[in-house]
Amino acid sequence: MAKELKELTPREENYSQWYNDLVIKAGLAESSAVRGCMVIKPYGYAIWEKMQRALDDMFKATGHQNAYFPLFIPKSFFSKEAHHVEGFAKECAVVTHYRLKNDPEGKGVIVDPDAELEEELIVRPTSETIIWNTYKNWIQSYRDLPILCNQWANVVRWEMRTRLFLRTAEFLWQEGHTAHETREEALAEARKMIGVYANFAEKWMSLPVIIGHKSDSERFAGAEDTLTIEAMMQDGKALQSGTSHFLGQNFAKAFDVQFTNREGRLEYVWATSWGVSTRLMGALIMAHSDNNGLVLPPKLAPIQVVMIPIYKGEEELHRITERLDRIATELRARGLSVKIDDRDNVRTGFKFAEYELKGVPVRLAMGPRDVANGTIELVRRDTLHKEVVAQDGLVDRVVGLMDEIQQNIYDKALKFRDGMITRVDSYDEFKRVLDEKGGFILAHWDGTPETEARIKEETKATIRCIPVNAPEEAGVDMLSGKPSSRRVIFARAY
RNA sequence: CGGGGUGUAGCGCAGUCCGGUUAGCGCACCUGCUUUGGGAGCAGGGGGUCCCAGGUUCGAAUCCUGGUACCCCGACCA
Repeated sequence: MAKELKELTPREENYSQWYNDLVIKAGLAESSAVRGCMVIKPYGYAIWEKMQRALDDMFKATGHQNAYFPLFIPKSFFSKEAHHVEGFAKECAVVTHYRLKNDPEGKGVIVDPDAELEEELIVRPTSETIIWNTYKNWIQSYRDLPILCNQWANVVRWEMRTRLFLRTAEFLWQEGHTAHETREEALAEARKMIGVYANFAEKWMSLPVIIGHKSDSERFAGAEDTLTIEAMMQDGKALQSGTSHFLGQNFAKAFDVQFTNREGRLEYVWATSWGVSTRLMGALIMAHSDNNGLVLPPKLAPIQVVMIPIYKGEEELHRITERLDRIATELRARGLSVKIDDRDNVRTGFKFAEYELKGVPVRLAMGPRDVANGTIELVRRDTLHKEVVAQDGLVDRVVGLMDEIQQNIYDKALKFRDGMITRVDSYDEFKRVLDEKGGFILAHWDGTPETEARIKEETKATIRCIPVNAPEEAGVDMLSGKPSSRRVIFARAY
């Protein structure tokens, strides 16, 4: 039966398998011939494009411009910032040759040993180095600042183990790289952009996030401060969904980027970088989906309304699609993307299940009964609530539903997330909550990397962030007993 | 790189222990008829270097040797 193919692995039994199944069966992505790499299929890419467009508009609205920098980075650039190279060295793809030739022994092609590059090229795992090498030439004076660039690109990090969207060897992202006159301005930029991400997550993805600082050990390699948005998945694990880094003068010093300031003195430039990736797709899937498949927030759904005619014979199909076309035209005029699915090689029930799997927010079905009664069947994906409504006033109703569903998905995710936040005061309780419930755990931490490492070692939980809005609260570290002034968020994470 | 596992049709698998007809099943695909308001039914059909190389044998998907690819669990990580 077709049913067995589409049926998902039960979410409760094996969340990872369910996730993987869902990504593939909903037609979002699949693994490729290249180990650790992913093919993003048209439906998945359509969602990513919507994300891109929304983010791009936000970047433009905050004064940023798009640019593009090379995929290849000379190896020497990498060694200029000590922490940076240390952070990325273990996962870089390296280009050593520039030519192939026919195998003299006749076994296909081989790398031409005479075509070895004098200096190896690194396939970018992130672009700070190549960009700062470029910015050096752009910046002479404070009048050249700020530089506010973003690039949409692919990057490669040669990870040992990969998972569709969440961690792939190659992934798509945007990376913003800004250069500023003052420390304060750069800090403000880093804060502004994490705010943009949080706003995008909440308003577009219906995904509540916690904004906070990374601990020293989790900070981006080469940054002075890393701001993060942390989201909660339905299996109780956290997902880092975006980061914004205050880079201080580290890269300016590494690439010798100085400018003449307003006082006429030479000074190193202050920097930020920030990025979100196709990992957001994973967040979207794991935050909202249910046992029937994806649940897409209307703002990111490639198809917002699907219409399904239920008919016998050509003549009836014509009568029904004529009405559906009229409604579709009106909906499109109100800015919605509408698909009429009149395929006759699959049955109605199959279509219902398929669009649920794909997460289409609203489904409208019209059959002969509806034609006779002037009604239509309306089903919303988030609640699966089904009702037969009058065709009059339908368009307003559906348009209104878009906002309603967007909000409802957010409310549901927020309620779940808040229910997954637990305050604990002892290490035993910490371990118990971690094993039995998961989620975010608010606990006191003495601020030392030693305690953090020990907790990670013993429980696999890491400090997701020190929330920016964490209230001052006197307490003691649950492990060391040393004093702490605020709670931080621990979780097991993807 | 350590520890497990698997390579048989597009996908998912059985057959391998104990060698023996023309290698089988489900889904998908093609044709026809009947169906069509929640994942259609029946009938017929097409599709295979059984991961690769060598060996043992009258005979190998099955046994032996070597290789290789992928998956899962760890270490690493957005």
